[in-house]
Amino acid sequence: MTSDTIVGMARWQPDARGRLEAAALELFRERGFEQTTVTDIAARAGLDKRTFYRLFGDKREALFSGGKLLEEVVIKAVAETEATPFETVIAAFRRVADEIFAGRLDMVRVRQSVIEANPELQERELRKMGSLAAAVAAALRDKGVGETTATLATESGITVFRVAFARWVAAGNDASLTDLIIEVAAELRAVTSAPEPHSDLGQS
Amino acid sequence: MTSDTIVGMARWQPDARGRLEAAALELFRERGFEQTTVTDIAARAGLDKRTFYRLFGDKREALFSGGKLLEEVVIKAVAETEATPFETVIAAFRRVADEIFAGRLDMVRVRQSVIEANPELQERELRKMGSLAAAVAAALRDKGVGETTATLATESGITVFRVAFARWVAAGNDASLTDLIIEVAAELRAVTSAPEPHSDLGQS
DNA sequence: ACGGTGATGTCACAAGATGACATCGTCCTC
DNA sequence: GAGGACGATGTCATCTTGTGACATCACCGT
Repeated sequence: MTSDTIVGMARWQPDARGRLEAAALELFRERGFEQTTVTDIAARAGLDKRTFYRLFGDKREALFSGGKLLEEVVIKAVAETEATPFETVIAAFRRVADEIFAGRLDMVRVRQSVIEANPELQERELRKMGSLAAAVAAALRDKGVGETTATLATESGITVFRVAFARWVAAGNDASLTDLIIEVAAELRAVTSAPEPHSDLGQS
Repeated sequence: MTSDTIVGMARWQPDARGRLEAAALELFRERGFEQTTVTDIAARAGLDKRTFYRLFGDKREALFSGGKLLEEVVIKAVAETEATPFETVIAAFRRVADEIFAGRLDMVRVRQSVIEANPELQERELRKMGSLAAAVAAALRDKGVGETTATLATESGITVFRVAFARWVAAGNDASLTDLIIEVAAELRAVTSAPEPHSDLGQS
């Protein structure tokens, strides 16, 4: 411990990773994803193209670094919660809402607008969701939940989260993400409940 | 209409598109997706790389051309079915099962094994599912179903289809896809039904 | 100082993807 | 049935993505 910095991290440029992420987000917003070259991103961050590829798998990945943390939080929450499989997943996502997204609406909106403008980025987002789903389902199985039930509870829970998230991000909304998740979960239960003759309970 | 052929299609080589798809599937199976170059595919089909790109958006797309037909069938089925939103979606996918997938288990298995071996292809599959979901939800809204309900019914329906499909493709299974969809739908209802006995709904 | 270590820069290159332009069958018209 | 329009295809050039190989350079402990 000679004195100052924690070894093993940034050396020349402080927080190369963070700078690249910031540069990427900026450029994607300014010119769009396709019009931004990896070399551009690296240049704005004062680094080389090659360094970018050492830190990120590909160009899109610069926007999806938070996914790892999110997955960790969800998995932990699933492991610690005692309830119905579906309820467990919902509870886990509520924890994510509180611990990760609370108070970051503005940042989330910017990110989301960039993603929505590019099919390639949407594709990557879907993939992240997919791997998240796999991880959650695995966590449920570790608790003794059956294969199919684990998958169905997970997918349903993610659907709820997705819809609640979209509603949260939408303009003119002051409800918290946590509360929205509860609301949407209730709606999902209504939608999938018993076949019903044909009463057509007018949704709108 | 001078006489024989339907104009506007293949000229030099008959059914260039189909030949490229076949060549792509073959090569992906033989050497894998990454190890196959677009030039290889075109060569095996007796065409040029540039022609491939005129017919398909990118390399992956050669495997996902059936998606369009599938979407059409689902949309039509949704429009023609009278039932609960969720039931409607389930019915629509059952029709897809009968009209498109019935009797093609072997082909589906080959395709699926190729996709499962490659993250990039999985990504594309997810995207196809996403656009399918959007189309189904839109079809539901056209029938007067509310925004949220439409989305939840659609996503739930797709989840059911996905699980049933996976079960169908899995080895050692002789049940029809249609029947599997019904089974899984029932399981989903069970999983998402009421919060259960000992009230632990205190999370807020 | 000195060498080791790890992060970064430089160079080279295969493959993906696309625009511009040349070709060449096929069909239409006279 | 010759000639031109048209559309599908081939050719060429170019940019970008992504990666391997190797040189550098700062920082570390000794």
